[in-house]
Amino acid sequence: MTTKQSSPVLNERAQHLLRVLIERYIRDGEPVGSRTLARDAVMDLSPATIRNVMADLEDMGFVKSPHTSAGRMPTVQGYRCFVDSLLTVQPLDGQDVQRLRNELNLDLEHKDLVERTSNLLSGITRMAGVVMLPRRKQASLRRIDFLPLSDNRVLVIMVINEREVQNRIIHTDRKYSQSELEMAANFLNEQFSGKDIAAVREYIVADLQQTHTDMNNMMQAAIDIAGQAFKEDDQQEAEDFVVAGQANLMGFRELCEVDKLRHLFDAFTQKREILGLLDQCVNADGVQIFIGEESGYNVLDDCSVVTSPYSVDGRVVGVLGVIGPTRMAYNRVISIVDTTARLLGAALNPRD
Amino acid sequence: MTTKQSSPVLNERAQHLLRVLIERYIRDGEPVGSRTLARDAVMDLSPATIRNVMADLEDMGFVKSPHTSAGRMPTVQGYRCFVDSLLTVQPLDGQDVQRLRNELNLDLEHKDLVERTSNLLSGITRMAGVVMLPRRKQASLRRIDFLPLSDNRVLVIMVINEREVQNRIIHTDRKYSQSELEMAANFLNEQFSGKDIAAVREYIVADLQQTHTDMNNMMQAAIDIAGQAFKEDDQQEAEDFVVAGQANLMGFRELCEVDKLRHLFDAFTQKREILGLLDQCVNADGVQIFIGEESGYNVLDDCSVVTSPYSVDGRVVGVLGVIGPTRMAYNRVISIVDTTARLLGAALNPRD
DNA sequence: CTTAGCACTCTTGTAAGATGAGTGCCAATA
DNA sequence: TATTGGCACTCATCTTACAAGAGTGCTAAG
Repeated sequence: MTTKQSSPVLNERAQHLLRVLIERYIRDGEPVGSRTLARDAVMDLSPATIRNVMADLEDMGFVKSPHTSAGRMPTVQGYRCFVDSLLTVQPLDGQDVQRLRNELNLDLEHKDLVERTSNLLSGITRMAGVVMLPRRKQASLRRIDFLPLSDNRVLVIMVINEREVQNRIIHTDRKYSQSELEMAANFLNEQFSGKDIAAVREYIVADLQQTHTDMNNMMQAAIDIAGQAFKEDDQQEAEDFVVAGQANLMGFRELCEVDKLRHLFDAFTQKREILGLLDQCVNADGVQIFIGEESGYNVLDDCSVVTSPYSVDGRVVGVLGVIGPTRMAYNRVISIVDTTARLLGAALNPRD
Repeated sequence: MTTKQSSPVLNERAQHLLRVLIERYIRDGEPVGSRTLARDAVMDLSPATIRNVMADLEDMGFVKSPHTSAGRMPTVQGYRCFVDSLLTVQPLDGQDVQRLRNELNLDLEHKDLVERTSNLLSGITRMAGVVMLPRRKQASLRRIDFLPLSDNRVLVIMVINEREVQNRIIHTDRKYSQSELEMAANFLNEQFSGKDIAAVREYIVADLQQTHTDMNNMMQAAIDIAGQAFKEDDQQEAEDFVVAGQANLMGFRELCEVDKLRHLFDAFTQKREILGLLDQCVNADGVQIFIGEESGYNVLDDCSVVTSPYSVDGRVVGVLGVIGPTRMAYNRVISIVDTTARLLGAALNPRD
């Protein structure tokens, strides 16, 4: 028995070799053999020596071969080590930063901004981009308006938190005239403008339950309608997140089996699993990386996911990220995700 | 030489065989041989006879074999003939109709309705659904509102044609107060409510160009802001159409080559070609079918597209359809597309 | 006009070698 | 003791060969 420690501690040389191996594997996606590695790592070692090191790395679980006489490729643990300590994050290409800046600096509604961000992520990385819709924990009512339609229906328009407009059609139990609705809106605006939506809803629900004898007709009408308008406001929360560039994933050898792809794409449409993963990242500090099975979702077994929360006013409101093959250029992707998260946060900032 | 006519006129028997062949091919997607066909067509003919007929059909271009000793499969021309004259359209399954009715009968904004329709199409057919956004040729302004934001920015909310809400942020050259904006909105609403948007825009542009000395301040402000608000209103037209269920296409053997799929998916994201095709269908009378290369777009070479325009108030406002492999169950799909088009039209109807 | 029969073609599947890349291990070396 | 060259071995991949099966085309007979 040698003095080699059984705990996976790598000496300098092994680390360097692991790093070169992974970089090479990321580049061309084929198991790399000892001869190639000897050439790539400029350490002036013979293939045989490399082979010895590789045997050790394999023992420790950092690399594996698909079969006895192929080169080595990184395991999940190998990638993990690489990402955690071997990686030198590449600063973002100036051109890309510019592009991000430009495209995220437009005045757009949240939904549009999110869509654009997702597109940018996928465009720059050539993989799939995902962006959670910003959840607005603190949503203050800026203004509410009513418009009568036919058949006792009313169009409700609510402006929330500046810039975010939400509208829905509600059914009322009787017909309201234009002026009646206007007065109701005025009342609500005076009463609740600037207030938190949750608080408003609470107040209204409470009011609906008591017999409000102490109100005049107008106020009563306003509350009645508002009761409808604020009911299960979380409908839109179902929209959850936006994917872009899924098709890019078809370009990768390792994901090419139609069956895998199909499952992956199904996951994108069903959204449940992806959303679960994103939710986990809300509380992370910065960029977070899930490699292969680490995500815990089978569909993503051959994928890695790089995410980052983004925040408005120092408060995390969502998560964005990139999904691609395990063999992705982490050094680039990390900074792309990071920067994008910052810029999206800034773009969402109310500014007033 | 026989008396066989050279123009592709099929006798009853040939027609029947072609039909059975295609139905069979649609069912299991494999070239069908003479033996199978003899069994399937209940005409009590020997395989040898069938072979003779097949030879004729092949001469006339209705069927082909992938190689000498495989069965026959339909050509584009074969499908065309099938669709045009051999097909018995299957009335829509009652359950499906119910589902369509239910899901399209909700009060939703146009965009949401279109998305839902696309999902329904893909869900019921298990192929890809596409729905063009309804173009509102005749769009009358129902109401306009302004909300001040910071930095000389103003949130504009326009309600168009009942139920359709559009909002955007504009930059103004000076700061407007809340009350100023309210007055401007009032003015515009009084002046233009119910008018056609194109007309409104025209009026405003004309007004902006003359020095409007004859206006008071308030009216002038209103026109200035409105000039911004109505500028290039067609921005949203870029949204063009909504696809759903693309992933379904991966399930079909004939589209399984990753390369084909990739191109197809790219077409869905770039949208240009698909949109071109849909545009062609706007003027069609009812359901229209493009088989394989007939569409004229290479990406769709192995696909068929079944479309139908949908209309509101007897006026065509958009097109919807289904994209799937050439080998699709036309008899089902046709009625699905047809019914969906009608129901979507009805759902979009303003009703007031 | 229809049919049976037969030769022919072409795909699919399997097995057997040949090739080449790469490893593991051992003995020699610095 | 760490490194290296050498050699046998393994395994995937490619090619070739062969057999089986499905289906056709053609011809001659009913």
